[in-house]
Amino acid sequence: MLSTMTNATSTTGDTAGGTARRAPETVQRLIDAAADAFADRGFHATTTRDIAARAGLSPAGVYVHFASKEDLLFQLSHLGHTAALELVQAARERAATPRDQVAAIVSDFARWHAEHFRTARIVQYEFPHLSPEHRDQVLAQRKQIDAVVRQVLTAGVRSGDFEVPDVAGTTLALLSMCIDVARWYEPGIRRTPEAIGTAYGQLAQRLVRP
Amino acid sequence: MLSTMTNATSTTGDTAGGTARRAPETVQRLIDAAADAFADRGFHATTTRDIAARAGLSPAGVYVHFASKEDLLFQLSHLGHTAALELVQAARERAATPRDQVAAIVSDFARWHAEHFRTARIVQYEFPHLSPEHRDQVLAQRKQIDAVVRQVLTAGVRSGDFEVPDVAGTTLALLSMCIDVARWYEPGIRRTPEAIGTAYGQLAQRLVRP
DNA sequence: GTCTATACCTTGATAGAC
DNA sequence: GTCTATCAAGGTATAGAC
Repeated sequence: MLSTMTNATSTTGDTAGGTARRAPETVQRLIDAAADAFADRGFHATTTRDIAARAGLSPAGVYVHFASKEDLLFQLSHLGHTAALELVQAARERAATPRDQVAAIVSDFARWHAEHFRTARIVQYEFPHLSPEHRDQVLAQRKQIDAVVRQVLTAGVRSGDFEVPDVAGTTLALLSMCIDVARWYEPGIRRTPEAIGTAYGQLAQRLVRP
Repeated sequence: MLSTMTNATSTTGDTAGGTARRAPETVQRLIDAAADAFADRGFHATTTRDIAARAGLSPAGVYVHFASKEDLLFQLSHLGHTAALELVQAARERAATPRDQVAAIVSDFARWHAEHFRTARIVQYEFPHLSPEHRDQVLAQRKQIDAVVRQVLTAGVRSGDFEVPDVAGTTLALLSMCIDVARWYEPGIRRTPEAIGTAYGQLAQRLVRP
């Protein structure tokens, strides 16, 4: 099992200009290899030799496609954050009421952290190892995710559907619950990603009900 | 600011045998230095040279007191897990009813993850980098922490104080909320550790109420 | 675009003087 | 118990042939 990217195929297909482009297979193999390695052992414990070997390349092969090990981490982190952000936005749009929106967002977000726990670990835990410039770029995406949840809670409080003493704090707590799933989840445990999502969505509703 | 160990002084003073022993100052400096470094940059990104320098020693000085870098991590991890376990046990004993116990445990546990966020980061996130033997040893402590929360939830459900659809899952979610504090907390943010504890204790009560 | 070979550096850990 | 000096291994990244 290699790919953990929800939107890994988004770079495949026609661009706006009409030029047919696709992510070369080797690049995809490197991305998958790095995702596995970083998620397994962490950024600093992973060697470029290890990544190259997992991708079936020589140690030098990495640098044809990526400028550095950190560049590889950034691409991974950026793709992962994009997937996570699109996920919560889609969940919000799928539901009509704040009550359903909170359940949908938390459910999908928690499920994603289990289903794509490799990408999620990189997104949540390797983030500090990015270069300052790359970290800033990704931080903007993180703030957008936070904003989606906060807006839904605020809307629910306004409409009277929710009773939330501290919107910012509760936003943080809800995200924390989901994020931490990436830490403890591993394939083969009793709970399926779907069951985790359902359970966490219900917990979220219990947390905000008046 | 160096020490992040709640029970850092527990090795100071008389042992059961009556022999007066104290942790040598140099050992304490090394422990503090390693705690800072590991929490800041992670186990693998930290060099033994860095630890030695922070403790005011030469690179070789570390190995007089610790067998290896991993040994240092283990001592830190073990001390931290002991502190965390004692904390939740004390919180449970301090309160009388399941309702108060849940609030006390979650409040203290969350607060600890903020106040001692360096130790907490090592406890929660560097844990996978221990050797298999050391990991097993610490895993036993982790299970005890989980058991305390689970027992309180079970008691509350029995007594009718709580309504919890899934005790194991809710235990996990409550711990997750607290653990994740160590990831995002940093000194100087608006929320104080105490305020975080209070808020999380209330969230926990909201989560389990019928 | 991939390889082999390698430069150059840092790492964890040890030897042995003091 | 601390130091200086050093080792062997392994790290990221590059050069240049194919």
